[in-house]
Amino acid sequence: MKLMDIGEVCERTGLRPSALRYYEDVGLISSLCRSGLRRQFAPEVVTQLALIQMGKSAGFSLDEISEMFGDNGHPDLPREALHRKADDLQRQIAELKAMREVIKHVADCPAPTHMECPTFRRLVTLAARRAGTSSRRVCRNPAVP
Amino acid sequence: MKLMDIGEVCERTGLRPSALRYYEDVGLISSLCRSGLRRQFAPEVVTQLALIQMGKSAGFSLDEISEMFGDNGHPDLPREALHRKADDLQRQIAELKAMREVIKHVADCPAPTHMECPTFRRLVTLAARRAGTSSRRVCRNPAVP
DNA sequence: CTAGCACTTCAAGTCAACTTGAGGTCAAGC
DNA sequence: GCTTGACCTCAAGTTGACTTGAAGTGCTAG
Repeated sequence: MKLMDIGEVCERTGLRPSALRYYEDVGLISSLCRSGLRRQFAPEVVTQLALIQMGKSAGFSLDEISEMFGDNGHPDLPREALHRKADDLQRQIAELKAMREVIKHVADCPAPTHMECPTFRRLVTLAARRAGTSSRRVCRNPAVP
Repeated sequence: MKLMDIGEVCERTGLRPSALRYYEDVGLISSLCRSGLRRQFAPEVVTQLALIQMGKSAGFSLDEISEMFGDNGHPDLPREALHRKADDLQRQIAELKAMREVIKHVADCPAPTHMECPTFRRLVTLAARRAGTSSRRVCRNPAVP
């Protein structure tokens, strides 16, 4: 496999050209060279972008992602900090599981208002107790125009 | 327990007054009445806010949250849609687990650049395959000034 | 009576992560 | 030579979820 135009990278990753240019701007990825004006990307940029997309979906900012995986796969961060990130993720996984239970309950519980249902209140209060520690936010459902 | 000033709700939830006013503006919560100018909140608003914070940390937008839990704990959404949300969450949980594995690997793998490490590449490609079905996008972390 | 404090409104500002738009470049094909 | 299409740059706009700031209100305590 050889160098790729931006358009081909877009096809392989589902990202828009503007996003790739933006990522290059902020130093998350880089193009190897230009052919005329056109950026030429190495094939491994596709893997890097997969990683970036994973990181985003886990709620990391682009800054955090570049700290963790650098431009060439070197983390800027010491082991310890990375382990902390992994622990954060673990907590977040627990929160999401709790949220999933709440949603399932809401879907099936026949109580007139959930605030009156003791199961509901228990789920929420338990989860709230756990959630107090972490404040990560994950965004979902992109605006795909 | 009786009605609460906005300040007390803030203390109990860790949110700022401006956030609560904003939530009221967009219809996520409501105050029962005013005492003079001051909003008076019912105690159950604290539970509602816990739920909202969970929803946010799971990556739902305020709009989605109000669809799911309404202002009075009635979902606007049919059962089926709620189950779909729960399934989405399940997928997202899987992605977060994959991300956690990648981060742990990055923390411990001694390879000079991760792009050359086969374990790393396997983890990312596997995860990317799974993530292909759901398309998410970044949100920033909360503004905590 | 006045000071202080916790609240109020409303408009404008902020932030990350892009997107959009206007105007330009370049190689290929007719 | 001219058009087409894919790319380029750069500045400005968009979105969601708030925050900030200025100017005002209303109860309580001294």
